[in-house]
Amino acid sequence: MPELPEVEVTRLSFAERIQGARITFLRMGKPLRWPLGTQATDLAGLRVIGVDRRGKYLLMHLDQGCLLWHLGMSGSLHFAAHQPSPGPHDHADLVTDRGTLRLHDPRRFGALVHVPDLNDARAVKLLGGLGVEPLGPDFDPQAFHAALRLRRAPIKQVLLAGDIVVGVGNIYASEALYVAGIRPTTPACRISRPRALRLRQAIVQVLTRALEVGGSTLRDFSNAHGESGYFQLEMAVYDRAGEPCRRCDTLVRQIRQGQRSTFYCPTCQKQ
DNA sequence: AAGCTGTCCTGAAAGC
DNA sequence: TGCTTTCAGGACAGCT
Repeated sequence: MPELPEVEVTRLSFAERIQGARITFLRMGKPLRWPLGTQATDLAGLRVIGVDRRGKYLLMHLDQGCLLWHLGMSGSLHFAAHQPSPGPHDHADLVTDRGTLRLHDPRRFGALVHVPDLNDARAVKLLGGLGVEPLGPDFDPQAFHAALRLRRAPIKQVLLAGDIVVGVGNIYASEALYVAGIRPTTPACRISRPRALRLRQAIVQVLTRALEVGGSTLRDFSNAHGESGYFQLEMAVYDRAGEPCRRCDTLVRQIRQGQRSTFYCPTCQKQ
């Protein structure tokens, strides 16, 4: 499940190699979450300026417009000089003079969208409501606490919503709340300032660590070289229901919040 | 405005 | 053994 670390690991694994490449053509497979928004043939001849990331989106700047890549929950990108013929879940091949970037996405929650620029209505709809980058300079502790105070929903769901801080998905939300010692059901507005600061620090710590070890490979995530991540080996609570907490041996509990699984330690995490 | 729920998709695992 | 059901989740649309 690609969250911020997995998307960033993916970006780092091919961004430099594709920078400056000229697009030969784009082949699209089955429909993804949203239509491309442009004729695929219109991309031929364009040049890749660079690849940035915003939340869980990769922004591939071209000399005309921008390609937005999203990995959904089962997507991965692979970049190679030559790709084998596409399988049933290979839904996009961006063929360039430096190699082919392939989007593999069995569940097709992912997307590839071309916009003329980032002020385009479609780009604004996708990116405009995103919160701050947790690993950037704008993840301010006081502002984070102030934003949480306006929300009555459980903290776990507020983190997932992505409009305060981006990139924290289901795995890292549970993990960060564990590190911060906060119960996922706690209303965001009831988190004191010191605890909000601890949570901010926990989010940074967990995402940074996940990034260092190449992200989490739960089912089949891998970077553009095809390499797995290893954060799943360090997870404290996610997917560990019924197993002992690594700190206190209390059994990890699993609950449902907004049709999503949440994991926490009832002893280490206080309301 | 904030916060619910439904929806999309397919493979793996569980249930019968 | 083989079928059917359930579950996993990112993020939008549409509603209250």
